Amino acid sequence: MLAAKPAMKAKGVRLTRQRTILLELIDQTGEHLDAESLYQMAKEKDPKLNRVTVYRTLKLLKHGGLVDELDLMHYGGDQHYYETRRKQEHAHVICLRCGKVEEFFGEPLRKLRRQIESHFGFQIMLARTEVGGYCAHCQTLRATEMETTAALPVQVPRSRPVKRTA
Amino acid sequence: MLAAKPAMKAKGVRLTRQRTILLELIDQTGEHLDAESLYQMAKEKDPKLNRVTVYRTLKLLKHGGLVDELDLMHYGGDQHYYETRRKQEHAHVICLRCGKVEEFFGEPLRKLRRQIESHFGFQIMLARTEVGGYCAHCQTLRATEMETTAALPVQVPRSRPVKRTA
DNA sequence: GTTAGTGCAAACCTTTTGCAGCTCT
DNA sequence: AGAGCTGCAAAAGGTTTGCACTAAC
Repeated sequence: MLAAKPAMKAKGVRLTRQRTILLELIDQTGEHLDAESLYQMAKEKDPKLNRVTVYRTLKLLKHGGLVDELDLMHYGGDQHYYETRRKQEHAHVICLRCGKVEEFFGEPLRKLRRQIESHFGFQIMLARTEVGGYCAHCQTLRATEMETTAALPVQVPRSRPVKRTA
Repeated sequence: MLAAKPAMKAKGVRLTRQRTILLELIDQTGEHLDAESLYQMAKEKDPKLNRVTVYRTLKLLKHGGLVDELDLMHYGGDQHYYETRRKQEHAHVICLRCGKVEEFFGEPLRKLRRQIESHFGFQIMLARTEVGGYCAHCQTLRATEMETTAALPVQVPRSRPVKRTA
């Protein structure tokens, strides 16, 4: 991802102190960062760095095709997640019970892309496949939970996690 | 989608006047409705019907697996879109220039699903593939536009469409 | 008669904007 | 020097919540 530096310079984008910090964090941390986490991490390196700068930088990187935006099926809420764009396209597989995210690479994704391009004469710039369900581990746990709650009325889970006081 | 009525009853969900209106609208209108549009349409049938009820109903349908939630690559903003869940999984292909949405059905999607299930022992509940890029028509238009703007500095497009006065 | 669902107002979270001042190049 | 970037404060957009009242079963 530090490849982002030359990429940005080439576009006439200034490499500021703040952007350097953010770029390095994204590079090191890797997967599935949301703006707020990135902001918290960046603040430790530069307490003055503003949340707004994080959003602006992410937008810049997104439009420059250097990071991809995900939402992981809104498992954690309505925020977006970001990851360095890699050569290999992959799907995100997220467990709706434990939140674990797996990545899936494979031929079907490439084939899908090719078919869409030729079928519509479409020029693909970004693509994402997100899959939600239950991982092997949570499937068994859920079976147990179901017994307990089977008789209860429909439950629509709370949207945001209950706010915790410290 | 009117199949939703029995489906909901079976779960002990009450079929209220408001829900009937919303269900029928979703059924008739079909694809890619967002909450606000649905609300506007519903208000015409019942001016008292509240926006909140729309959100609550959509959430219910989503969790009941009767509608799927999309975001169409955030082309139109940060809202979500909804469509009746169909037997055939499909990908959404959206043009980032004109906003046109195409649907793609095909073997690679089914294969992808099967492979993910067997590879991780995962139980898939929902899946979505969204693809952004340029449709055949817009590709040519863009070529022209590019010439004009080639020399200009990097442009990050505005997030929300400029608010139009009437 | 219960219990779930509705409307209303207010809150909430995430993200964006306007603007004045700062800083890369 | 000067365009671009940042921080700050404020707003916006979309969505959710608490609560008292209403309506479906």
